[in-house]
Amino acid sequence: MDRRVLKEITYILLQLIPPGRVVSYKELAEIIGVSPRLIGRFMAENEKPIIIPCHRVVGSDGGLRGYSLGGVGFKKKLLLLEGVGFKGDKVRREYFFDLKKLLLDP
DNA sequence: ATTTGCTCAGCTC
DNA sequence: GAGCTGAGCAAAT
Repeated sequence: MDRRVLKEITYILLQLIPPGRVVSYKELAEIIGVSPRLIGRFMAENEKPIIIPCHRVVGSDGGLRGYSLGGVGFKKKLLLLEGVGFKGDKVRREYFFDLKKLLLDP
């Protein structure tokens, strides 16, 4: 599979995440069939920051891993603004969006 | 809650 | 081709 295509697919899947919800790098990785680290790459390389809701992707433990513009501080701000609930520096479990289930359920 | 070890694409030399 | 670096993860402590 072409790397550029995988990137496109990743960005399209991001559009499906509702505001106020988040997804883990791992889940995206499993859906697309790549390693979680590659998802991180795609986010870091994103061409249209903000337009692509890359701030809705967090670690599997709910911790923010990074953000190109303004670092995790700004990322957390954005998520709070969207209504995502935090427990310390981690996103609460109940705010995780089960993207895999959405794609498999009819 | 923290630390440790493993992994893997991408970049550098 | 070898070695280092991270927008990761999971297991052990």
